[in-house]
Amino acid sequence: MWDMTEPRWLNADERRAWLALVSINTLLPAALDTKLHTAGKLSLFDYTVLAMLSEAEGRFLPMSELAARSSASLSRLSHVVTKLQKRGWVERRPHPHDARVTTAHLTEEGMATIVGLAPGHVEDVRDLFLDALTEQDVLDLARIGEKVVGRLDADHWILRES
Amino acid sequence: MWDMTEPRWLNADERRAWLALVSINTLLPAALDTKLHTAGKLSLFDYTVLAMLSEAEGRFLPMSELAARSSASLSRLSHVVTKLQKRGWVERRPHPHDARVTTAHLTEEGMATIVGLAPGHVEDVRDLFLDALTEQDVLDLARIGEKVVGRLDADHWILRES
DNA sequence: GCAGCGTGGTTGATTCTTCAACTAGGCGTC
DNA sequence: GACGCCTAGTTGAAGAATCAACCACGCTGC
Repeated sequence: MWDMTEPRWLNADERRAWLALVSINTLLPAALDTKLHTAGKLSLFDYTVLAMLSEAEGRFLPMSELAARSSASLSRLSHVVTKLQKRGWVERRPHPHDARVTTAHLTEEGMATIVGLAPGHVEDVRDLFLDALTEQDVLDLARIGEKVVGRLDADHWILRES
Repeated sequence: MWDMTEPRWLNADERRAWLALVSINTLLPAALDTKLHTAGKLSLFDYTVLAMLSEAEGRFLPMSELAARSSASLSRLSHVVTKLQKRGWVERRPHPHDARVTTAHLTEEGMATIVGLAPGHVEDVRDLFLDALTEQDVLDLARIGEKVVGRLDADHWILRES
């Protein structure tokens, strides 16, 4: 026997929050994607992958770790790394101590690409998103956002103790 | 001459808010997509389209209006409506007074589908998202979310006076 | 030392999305 | 009433995401 009671439909505020989130979800990446695509022929996800590598110690990461930091499946990442590799921005190398592991390394050109793109991208993020918010909003959003991420993935890397 | 000054990089809280939003953005739709796909072989976007039609007066909407309410391009919507049409959930009809307009109508089967899916979907939304939040969080998120949507698209339908 | 299981990663097919090009009808102006 | 422009929508091709199948390696227990 399953629960036959009437489902708890969303109340007005829950609906507002939900609809806003879904809308942001489609509008924001789309806007940043087109910005990045005109600036450098890459997607927001491509950019994120390069950014995560550029911030990593030694500018390389195992594929799994890179997947975690870009919230992507290993499969998706593997396809994208292949593409970035063809453009000369990333290299794959075998891990010295564990033959199962592949590490993705940011090349010099890859670094140059992201260094060139970063200022414009940060401006876009401010322009499309952060500039709409007060300091308190940013704080609230960080708090709420991390709660939601924690519910979706309790071990998510952004929640790791720093 | 363009602005040569150092870009304003994100501070710690801005970065937290931004990273959380990007993560939610990839994790939440993915989770709901797989839930909906196992429940009824449709994506979150398919569901949204059916839901918007089911809530519309007369259960039909012009393609452009439906596109606006699902935050999609007309092109994307057109492809999806073709797919939903093949499954018998939606019908296309010419608009009686403006021959340019096509209206998408929810069929009886389409209505039955969404009525069957809705309770589970609402449960999932609560489970994956709303249950992580307090009432105050929901209120804050609605406020902040609508600000962001307004910045991305000042005329967005969710901001229309009701 | 090898059988079995879990982990890390890749691949190819299918599905989805986007983009650019195009059809076609409405509206304004002269 | 015909020219140009705008709005509404469709289409096909190209690029991207997902899914399931798969390979290879490491670890554990025997």
